[in-house]
Amino acid sequence: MSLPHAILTALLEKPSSGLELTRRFDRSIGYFWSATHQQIYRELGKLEKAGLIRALDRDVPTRGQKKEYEVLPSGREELERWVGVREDPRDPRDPLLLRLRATGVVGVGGDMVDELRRHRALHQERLAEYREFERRDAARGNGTERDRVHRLVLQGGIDLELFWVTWLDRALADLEDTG
Amino acid sequence: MSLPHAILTALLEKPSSGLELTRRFDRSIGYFWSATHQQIYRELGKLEKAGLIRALDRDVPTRGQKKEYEVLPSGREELERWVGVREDPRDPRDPLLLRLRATGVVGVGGDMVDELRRHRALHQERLAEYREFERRDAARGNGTERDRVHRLVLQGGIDLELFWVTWLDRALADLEDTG
DNA sequence: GGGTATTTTGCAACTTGTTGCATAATGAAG
DNA sequence: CTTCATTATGCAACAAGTTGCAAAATACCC
Repeated sequence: MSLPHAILTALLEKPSSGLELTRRFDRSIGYFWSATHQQIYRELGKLEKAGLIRALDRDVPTRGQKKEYEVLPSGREELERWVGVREDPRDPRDPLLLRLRATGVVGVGGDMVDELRRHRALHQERLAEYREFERRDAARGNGTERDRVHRLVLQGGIDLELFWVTWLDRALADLEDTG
Repeated sequence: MSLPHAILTALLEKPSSGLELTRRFDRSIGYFWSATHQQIYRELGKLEKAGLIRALDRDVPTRGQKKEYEVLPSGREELERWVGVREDPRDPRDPLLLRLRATGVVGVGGDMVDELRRHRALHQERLAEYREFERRDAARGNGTERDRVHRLVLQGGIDLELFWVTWLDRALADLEDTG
């Protein structure tokens, strides 16, 4: 039940159409919680029907027409309720760890070492990207609570990528040693 | 498409019934990829129909009767194929990061600080649990490739929990400072 | 102004994951 | 020998996420 709330957050930050939301997801919230445009349109429909958001420019019910949404008071209340909810952390659900574990029974091919190297490179790239965001954020203001929270979340992303790079280095050193 | 392969891995390590698998998931693979018993039974059915596993003790088609499964050669081949697949890392999909971000628009209540503290405690517990596994593994053998790979995966779990504890400390320090 | 590409919204079908409940065997208690 | 908890398997309905495609508006090109 996180996607609708991610959308409410994004719409509160700035009212948008479905496609705009999709694009914004691709370069911010989506780093932590990705969503396809179909998911987003479906959720927008549900949120509108539930009276949590509404379309500006009413009377544009047709396809192909841009439709901007804004959050209604009840939507904001729902978001406030949601941030107060207690929810335990979930499993990481990362297929790479599973695949590595599977090599315990079918053997570590050179393929897996290549794959770990490839992942290392991807995480390194993502890390560089985050650091670029960080650099830009530092230049801009940092007074508001919103800025501070964004910086914390970004820091989380950075630390997470650092975890991956470090662990993958360890794993590669181990596997290349005797594998 | 990871659950069936997680099941194949577990069954190769040791043939089991559905319920045994569920229990084994709860205390090993499930830390990284959890699954309910219903998911597992459904997948076992599919895997059997696809000819990748088979039930020992044939002729026990009734409910309430224990049914043990083992992996067939084609199942092993499928698992070998899968470990060789290239698959990019996915987003972390952690609701806590989203909820924290949402506080950027609806405000950080003391509730969120409590929630971060609670998560910190949970990750700390999980970390202690992993370290206990590590201690036990170190005592046992460590020669086989399987042991080494298991140790790497466990190390990943430990490092991941360390990331959380460290990041949560940072976030708490920041929020308690001025929040 | 007719064709072609782009933007924007959306449907339908499928897979994966969750929740609640039903059913059968088994063993222990009284 | 019946009742009750436990073990074990499973169905059904739903929610969330994915994939492929369709269709309406708009803009641009010749």
